[in-house]
Amino acid sequence: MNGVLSEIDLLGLLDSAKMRPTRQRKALAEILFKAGHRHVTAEELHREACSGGIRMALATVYNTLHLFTRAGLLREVTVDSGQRYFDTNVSHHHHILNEQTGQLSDIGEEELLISGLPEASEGMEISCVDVVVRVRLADKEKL
Amino acid sequence: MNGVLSEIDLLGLLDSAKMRPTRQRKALAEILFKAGHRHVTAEELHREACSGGIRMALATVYNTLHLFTRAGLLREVTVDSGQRYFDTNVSHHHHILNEQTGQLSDIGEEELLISGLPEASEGMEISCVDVVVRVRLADKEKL
DNA sequence: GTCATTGCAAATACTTTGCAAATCA
DNA sequence: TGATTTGCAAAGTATTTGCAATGAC
Repeated sequence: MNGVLSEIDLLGLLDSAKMRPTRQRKALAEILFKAGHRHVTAEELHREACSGGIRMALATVYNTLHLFTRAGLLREVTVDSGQRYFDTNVSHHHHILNEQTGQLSDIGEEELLISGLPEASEGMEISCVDVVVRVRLADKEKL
Repeated sequence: MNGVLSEIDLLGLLDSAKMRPTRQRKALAEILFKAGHRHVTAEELHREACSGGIRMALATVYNTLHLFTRAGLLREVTVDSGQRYFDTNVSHHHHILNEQTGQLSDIGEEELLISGLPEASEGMEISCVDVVVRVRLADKEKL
């Protein structure tokens, strides 16, 4: 299930980002971009790589995530003051966060309409508008 | 400028939160609640306290911020994966973040209208919807 | 062979915990 | 005085940096 084509895709991806195709980068790119869109923390990604038998320092995962982000292959999502999340969906969109599990999912930008946004003040511009919908298990026992 | 009344206010505030009025707490409460609404990080608050001549460990600032938050006197705002911000405005509202300076300001909840929010999935409920408008200095040199 | 680039140990930044000391009834 | 609570040193997480080793050309 990872034939020649996928290998080429990954190489193309790294090449387009002007990054040398090291063993570690190929492994991380494969985990990140092989399936559909994903949201990961460095820790999760590192664990997955290790499970897959790829030995790598956690710092390398961080460095690679930042490089991918700078290259436009990932986008950082701010939903938690304790941990950085990276999203393989780099188009602008919003998020739903499960407060209990930390699980993130996407809301397409076009689904939400936000009106009443203030003008950016003199000399400033809006760089983006992020919406986070926090959800949790409903109180079962509501009388 | 900090007469008897303000002292009483602070004591009342701490008392209503069921917290003993220690020297450190009074000092922090004074910094936080004396003027209008504020957004602070633990680090900033600690620096201010020190400047004001109140010696205190940074950990005490964190503990106090959490106690105030649990008591409903503060609200935590998530806009940065690296640092926790606390807001003395505890009503529900949104934020503008200056990406360059880290400065936060408020947008009243009633100013924004958000339509198209998804239903919470089965058994889940929406706990809150947070909007962050990120702004930065406009590119001067746009041709 | 050269030299930009990588990968990771060590350092840093931020936050929380555990417990001795202080405080109140 | 004894139970409770406090304040902070030390520990714990999350992330970044600096540089020896590597690998592309």
